Amino acid sequence: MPRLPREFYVRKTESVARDLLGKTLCVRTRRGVERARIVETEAYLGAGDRAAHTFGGRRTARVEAMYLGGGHAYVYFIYGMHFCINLTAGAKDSGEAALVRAVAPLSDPVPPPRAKMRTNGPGKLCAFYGITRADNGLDVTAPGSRIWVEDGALARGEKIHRSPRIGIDGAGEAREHLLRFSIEGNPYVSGRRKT
DNA sequence: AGTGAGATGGCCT
DNA sequence: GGCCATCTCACTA
Repeated sequence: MPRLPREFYVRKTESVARDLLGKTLCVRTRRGVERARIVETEAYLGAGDRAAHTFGGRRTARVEAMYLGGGHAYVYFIYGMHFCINLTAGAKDSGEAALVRAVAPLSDPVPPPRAKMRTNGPGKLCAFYGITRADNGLDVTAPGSRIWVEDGALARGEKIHRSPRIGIDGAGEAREHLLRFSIEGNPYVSGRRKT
């Protein structure tokens, strides 16, 4: 399965975040290529979005990868111990990206009842796949890159759920925007409530 | 089921 | 110095 091309990412960021649901996140690790189905994302819309790291056009070394244009990894370090991965979207210099919040490992599509979830949150999935700041700025459409996305679709009956983004209480009115996308009822969606 | 706090470090003012 | 696009565990009830 070929990696998704640049054109997939150079579109309206809201659409990219939504369309990433059901696609396959691929990471090359020591053990080989690990694949997982994306089940939850959030869109961050650049200079006009109070919740975005690029709000107001802020352009610092940390955030620079968000301006690379669609199809790059933006990995940031948060709370002193977690990494989170975004896939940039839209045009170069737009400062927009889709945060990958949760994935379902394809080797283990249905979680055993007692299995501990390791990929149902942005910090957790990065730890599980060994994604760190070393991956920041990576072109995920480039042949041979360590991280990429392959095509995939929603299954029959699966629906997309829209809700407010998580963990952005300081973002004023942007807090209410429905920019979080998840596959309704999927057990790997982050948080305690799956419905 | 819901709430609260601690861990822990880089970034920005 | 204060703030974080988080996670886990302890505590209430």
